[in-house]
Amino acid sequence: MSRFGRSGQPENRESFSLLVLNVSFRTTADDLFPLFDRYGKVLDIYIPRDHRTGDPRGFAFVRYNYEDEAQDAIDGLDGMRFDGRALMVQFAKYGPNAEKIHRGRITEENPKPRGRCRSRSPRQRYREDYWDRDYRRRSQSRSRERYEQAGYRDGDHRRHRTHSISPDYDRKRNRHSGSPVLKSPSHSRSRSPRRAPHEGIPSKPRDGRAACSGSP
DNA sequence: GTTGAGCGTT
Repeated sequence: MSRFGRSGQPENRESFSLLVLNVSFRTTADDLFPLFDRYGKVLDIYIPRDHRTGDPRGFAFVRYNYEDEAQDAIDGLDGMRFDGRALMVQFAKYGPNAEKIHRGRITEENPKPRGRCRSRSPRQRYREDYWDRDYRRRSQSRSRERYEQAGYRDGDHRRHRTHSISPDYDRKRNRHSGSPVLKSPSHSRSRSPRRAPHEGIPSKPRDGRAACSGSP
């Protein structure tokens, strides 16, 4: 119990790390410092970032010198709204399970995944939405007719659209027709009204989610 | 442009 919340180097340092979740993506360590510094002396604040994009992952680590300060910070900052989001402050843990920390060493008895998907890419939902809308749209052959009427023909339709058709055009159509206008999604819609169940359309997000679970 | 369960580096 006493070891709970210990830092990664309990033998050398008796510092306590706090894990701050629900941190805004724009929040930086400098912004969190004054908040946590009020409850105690903050040794250091670290915010993991993505190695690829460099964007913050949405959580931060705050190190205190004493557990009392850390606990106080949790009691005071946990649930507090910061940048429009409620901060979740709790003791940080090293490795898959801090409880398995043995004399500063982490013993892994359960190498199996945590059952969570490490990829924080809800952006796929956008694509999913696109698919959904596109799929439904393609179900209706009317869309194809509109393409021909608008002058969509060969693969040049994109260039054509960029030069000839202006957003105002779509807007007008949208307002007139009342149906959502066809913007320009990443995947160029083929002239074939039928969807191609092969390449071009990856498996449904369902599979992706199942893969995330790892265990059926 | 966006996103949101979670656990980390110099």
